[in-house]
Amino acid sequence: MQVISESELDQLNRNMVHQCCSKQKVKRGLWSPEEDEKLIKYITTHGHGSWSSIPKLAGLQRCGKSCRLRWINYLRPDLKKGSFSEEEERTIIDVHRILGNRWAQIAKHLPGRTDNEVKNFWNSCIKKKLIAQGLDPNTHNLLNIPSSKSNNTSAKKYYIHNKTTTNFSIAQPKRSTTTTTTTSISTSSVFSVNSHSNISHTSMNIKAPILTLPSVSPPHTYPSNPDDDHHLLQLESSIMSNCTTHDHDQYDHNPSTVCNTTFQENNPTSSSALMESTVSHHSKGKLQSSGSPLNPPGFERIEETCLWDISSFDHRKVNERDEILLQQKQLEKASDEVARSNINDGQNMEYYAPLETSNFDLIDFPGSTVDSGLMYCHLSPIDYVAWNC
DNA sequence: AATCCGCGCAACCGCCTTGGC
DNA sequence: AGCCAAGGCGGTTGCGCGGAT
Repeated sequence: MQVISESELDQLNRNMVHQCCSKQKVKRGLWSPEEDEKLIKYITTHGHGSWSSIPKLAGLQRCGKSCRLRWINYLRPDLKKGSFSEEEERTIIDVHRILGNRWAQIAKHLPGRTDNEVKNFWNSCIKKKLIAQGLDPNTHNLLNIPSSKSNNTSAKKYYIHNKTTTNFSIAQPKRSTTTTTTTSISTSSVFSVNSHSNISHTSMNIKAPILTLPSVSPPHTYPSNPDDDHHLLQLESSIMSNCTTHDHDQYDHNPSTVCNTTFQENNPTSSSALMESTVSHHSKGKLQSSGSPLNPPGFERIEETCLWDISSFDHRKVNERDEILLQQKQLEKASDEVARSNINDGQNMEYYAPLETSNFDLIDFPGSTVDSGLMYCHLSPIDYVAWNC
C-alpha cells in the first residue's frame, strides 16, 4: 500500500478541485494533446456558446474558464504563431505608451496575437529593452528625470524660456449635442497634462488613458523618419476606430480638475523660492476656465500640472477625423523644420491637436490657434493620438 | 555529468463588469 | 435594488528548457 504525505495529498486535492468552481473536480495544469483535440473538435462543430457548459459537452475535466483560455490563447485557428516582428514590437510600445497595461486593448491592434502573449512579450522583452534604453517602461519617459518638484536649474530655465512661447488651447463640447459616442477604453480615467506656460485650463470629459505629456519631448522621438510618420498615422486611425463603440443619448458633462502649480520667485538667484499650489475644481454642467491659482506677489508661474477627470468624450466625428489627421500630418511636417530649430534653441517641439470649433464652445487661452474652424493645442503626435482616444 | 540559475510562456487566480432574473 | 452566474482582464505563479558553472 502506497503512503503519501499530507502535503502530497493537499497537492493532489489542489490539482483536482478548481478554486473558481469547487463543486466539480477538474484537471489543472498543462493541457494534453487529447484534451486539445477534444476542445477543437467540439468548438469547430458547435461553436463555443456557453463556456461553462463546454467541459461537460466536450467530455473534458476542465473548468469553463480554462477551456476558454486554452482556446483563446492557444487553439484558435487565427492565431499568429512565432516571435513578434519589429513592427509588432513598435506597435506594442506605441500603444502601451497610450493605454498602459491594457493588454487586451493592445492586442486588438495586433491581429492574431492574444493579450496574454502581448503581456508576456512585454514583461520578458520590451520592458528590459526600454530600461536598457534608459526609459521607464511604465511612463515611457526618461529614467531619472528630475521631478517637477525638484530644483533643477536647466529645467527651470526651460520652463521660463517657454513661458512666453508655449500656448495651450482647450475646446469644450457643446451641451446641445444630442448624440455622442464614447470610447471603448475602460472606465473613467485621468488625463494628466504638464504644461509650462502661463495657461488657463478647463476640464473635458474624455475617455482617455492615463498619460503624461513629457516635460520636454525627446527631440528624436516624433517624427524620427517618414516610416514612423506613416506608422503613427496608421496607429492613430486604428486606435480611433477602435474607440468608437456605442452611442449615448446625452453628453455626460461632469468636469473635475485638480491643478498643481509651481511658482518661482522672480528673483532667480534664490534657490529656495519655490511655491506649490493645488487647486481642485468639481462642477456639473458648468465650464471651469480658471482652475489655476493666481500668481502670488513676487512669484511667477513656472510649471502647472492639471489632472482632468474625463469620464466620457464626444467621438461623434471620429471617422471624419481621418481627413483632419491628414491635415494634422501636413501641419506637423510644415512645422517640423521650425520645431527642430526650436529644439536647437532650447524650445519645445510643437504639435497640434485639431478640434472642430463647429462642435465646441471655445475657451480661449492666450495665443490659442484657431484656423479654418480647427483649434489646435500643442501635443506630441503620440499624445495627440491619446487625445483622440 | 550534475547542479544551479534565469528566462519564457502557459496556465491559474482573483477581481471586476455585465446581464439576467 | 440586490443577487448570482458567466465572461473578461490584468497580475502572478510555476513548470520546463537551455545555458552557465
